[in-house]
Amino acid sequence: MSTDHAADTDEESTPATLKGDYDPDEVEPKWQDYWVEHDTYAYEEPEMPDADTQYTIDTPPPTVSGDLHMGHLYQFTLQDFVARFHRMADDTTYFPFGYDDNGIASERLTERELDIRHQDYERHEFQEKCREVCADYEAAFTESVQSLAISIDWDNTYKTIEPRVQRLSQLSFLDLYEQGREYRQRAPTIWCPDCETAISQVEQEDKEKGTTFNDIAFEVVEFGDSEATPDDPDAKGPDDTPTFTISTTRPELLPACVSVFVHPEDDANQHLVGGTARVPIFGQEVPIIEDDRVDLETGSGVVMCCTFGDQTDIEWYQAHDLPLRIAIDESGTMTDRAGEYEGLSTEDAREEIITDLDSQGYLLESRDHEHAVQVHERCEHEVEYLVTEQWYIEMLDRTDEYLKAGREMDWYPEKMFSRYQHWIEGLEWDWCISRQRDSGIPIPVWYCDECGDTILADKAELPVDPLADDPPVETCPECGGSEFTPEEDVFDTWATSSLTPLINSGWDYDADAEEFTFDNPELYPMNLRPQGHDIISFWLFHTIVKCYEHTGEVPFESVMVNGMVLDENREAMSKSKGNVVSPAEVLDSFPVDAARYWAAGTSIGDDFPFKENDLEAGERLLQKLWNASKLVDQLAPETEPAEPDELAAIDRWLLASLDDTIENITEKLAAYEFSKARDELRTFFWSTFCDDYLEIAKQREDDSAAYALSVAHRTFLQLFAPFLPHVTEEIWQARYAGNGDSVHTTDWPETRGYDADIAAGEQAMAVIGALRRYKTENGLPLNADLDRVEVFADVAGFAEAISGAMHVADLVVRDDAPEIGTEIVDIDLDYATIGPKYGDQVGDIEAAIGQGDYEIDGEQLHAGDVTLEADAFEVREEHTYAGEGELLETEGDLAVVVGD
RNA sequence: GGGUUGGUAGUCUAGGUUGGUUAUGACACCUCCUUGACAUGGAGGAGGUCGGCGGUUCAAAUCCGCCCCAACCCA
Repeated sequence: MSTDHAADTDEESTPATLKGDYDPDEVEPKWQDYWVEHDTYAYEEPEMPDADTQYTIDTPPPTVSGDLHMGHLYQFTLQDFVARFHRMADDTTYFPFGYDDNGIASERLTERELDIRHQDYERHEFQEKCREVCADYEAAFTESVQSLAISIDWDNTYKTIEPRVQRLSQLSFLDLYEQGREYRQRAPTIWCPDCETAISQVEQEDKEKGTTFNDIAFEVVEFGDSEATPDDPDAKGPDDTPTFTISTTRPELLPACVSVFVHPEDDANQHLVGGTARVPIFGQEVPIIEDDRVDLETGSGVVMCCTFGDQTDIEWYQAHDLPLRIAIDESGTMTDRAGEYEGLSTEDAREEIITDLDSQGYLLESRDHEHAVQVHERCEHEVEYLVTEQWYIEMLDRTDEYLKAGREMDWYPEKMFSRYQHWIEGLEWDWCISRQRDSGIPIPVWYCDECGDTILADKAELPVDPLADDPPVETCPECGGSEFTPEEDVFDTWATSSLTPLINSGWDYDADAEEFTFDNPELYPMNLRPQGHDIISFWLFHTIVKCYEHTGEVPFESVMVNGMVLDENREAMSKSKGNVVSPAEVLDSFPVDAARYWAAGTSIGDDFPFKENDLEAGERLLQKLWNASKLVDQLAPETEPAEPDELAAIDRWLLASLDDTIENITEKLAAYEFSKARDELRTFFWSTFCDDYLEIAKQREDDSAAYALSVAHRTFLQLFAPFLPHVTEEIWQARYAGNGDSVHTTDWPETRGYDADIAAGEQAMAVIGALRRYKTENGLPLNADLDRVEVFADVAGFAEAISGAMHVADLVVRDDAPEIGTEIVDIDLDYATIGPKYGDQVGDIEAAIGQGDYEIDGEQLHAGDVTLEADAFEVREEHTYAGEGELLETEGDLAVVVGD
């Protein structure tokens, strides 16, 4: 996709001209290189920091896990519309870029790319390999992003694994710890046995999986109700004891079974409650307890609780103070709890246990079953719930504050706030931030071997690696012990990527002043956070939490939420469906500007289908813009003409309409309404400027027209610049930029305050429309000469415009009424007026008119029992013309007569 | 199961918060036209009653209720 243009210097590359056809293949790479080389997008650090004159964007750094996809192209392009618009409209724009390369995703990428396993390497060796693989991907990614003309300030980039960011992550940890917002706890955690690390709630996802549902007989040791007898005397175990049935998909958890639960409303099994049961094969005796969390819909209604099979097990374990029986270890292998099954994987153990249950008579039935299991989103392995020691950030106690913080931001679209709200309202766990991985940012603590006290790193020394560096103290401040154990765990990716507003604005700790500072305080809080709607719940949420806790401020003024890119049939793109479209393919056939035109067709927040139609429409717009520019250049070669003393009516009309357009486009871009801005601009340019105005202007040759043409054309290039950066730059450089200044650093157009007789202009356009229709209907070319046209309407100063554009030799504007006969064909009622006034009489009025049972008396209309005033109805008439020539009907009260 | 969003001509889409009667535009389709740049152009035309049912109202794509379908988020 991206080729090396470094060899092209300014001198060698083709200078911008307005000759021939527009060739995006040649033009686009030329300007991409130019912009990067000339630092066109550099943030101009102000001497007097002022948050009001700069626009700052906090770009979520993409995970380094592979190639650029359409989602990237789409998201980056939307961000770029905002960046380019504000770079022109405000003083300067801060548009940085980062790579998220410290997470499990990049480790997985490295393993895939090099075909290795992280377990086979020393931590530092593996980290090195990750850095190398990521560096290659990042270089390619940068080139791709530059080839999309994303106006990032390439002097302001970062990697989440770089020392500066490591320092910041560790500072963040220390700050929250000192604020009492963090704790370390041994508790059940969500665990990926494949990655061998704890993961957080948000990193797991549902996956439908085929499995078997096994009905297993549990022997009753003691009934809760001593009077009770088995309901089903045939339900007997191998030793002829009474039994009940447990249905489970995971018999390998039998050794971890600590109790059995019955629903309080489950009458059929009430006699069991309070008794005990024996777990088959493993033999442990477990209590039978009542709890309303039992799902009566599936299975037998009696469930076993194991430590731990799912989150309900954890809840029961905590609520009923149950013992802990660990049967599965950190790698997903059975422990000695599992007796003869020790050392088997959970899958193998499951198979063998089912076989043994069957041979011992405990397996009643085994049937195929589809159900949703929780898997780790990065590797798709089923998660386990293990009791491990982890670091947590406390969140549940402050959800109200975080909700309030979210409310302080402007959400585009507004409806996306509810996702944030619902996520917070449904929060059940504090945030587990420690991970047992090789390639992350180390948690900067040591533990005293003597008393277990936590020793924090010194803020001035950060970043530190406890495995390599010594703790900041010789002896433990608590107990005086001198032996320490380094923390081996690293941070969750999100613990770092939730700090991007702080990374971007240079947050740091000043050891001398003993306070946190910003290198660029004017950047924080940032103006905009662009964000996919799929990650509002974790990335955005975590960022708000972190930044809010560190600074007491909400990190963003606004959030712009984008949807997902779908295929042409509005289905999600996926490799398995084979419907993935890559940016490389698209840009092989279309200019980058055309792809940007497509992206601008989005309504922010909605999912967005790939549409080849829009790319083609975009390509045609580029050509149109180019061709119109050539014509303007012919008609108005002077690029900065002085404004004539008197502007022709038609020119004033164009510039007044342009004022309206500037105002509307500015409003819409400021509100992230890209699609509306794009379509209105395109329509005004194409229909009004090219089809109407240019056709008139090219029949004229005067200063007034030349002035209007030049001003309008210059304005169009600027208004189109955020959407179509290449073609506008090519034309701008060819025509307006004497000193090579980019169109992208010019000031956004402002309205010029032109007044025009809008009504007369519309009348004139209607006359032209009527004459075009006349020519079309009579098979005449549009430039066919007309001898004589009479216009019965007020077209003020537009007569010349009409006769010029329509090639009328003799145009007569008359203020008298034409010699016409009039016949009333219908009465149009103004319902907005008569509705509220006459209510259910409206039906009678309509009926009377329908039957012709009405009378027009001067200004009034009598229909049925009602008299309507002039403002309540309109008479539709048909005209017959008695004079010379042919009468053309047009809208309203205007008439045009074409002579022979 | 809960929540969110959407369902408008062949396809995509505007409008919907302020209910008012020829429902916007684009692509595709049909007819005609080489206009001082553009046939990747221009002029014109045909095509929908706004997911379904019911309600409120003189009047509903627009408000209310129920249902159906789809996507996403959370269980």
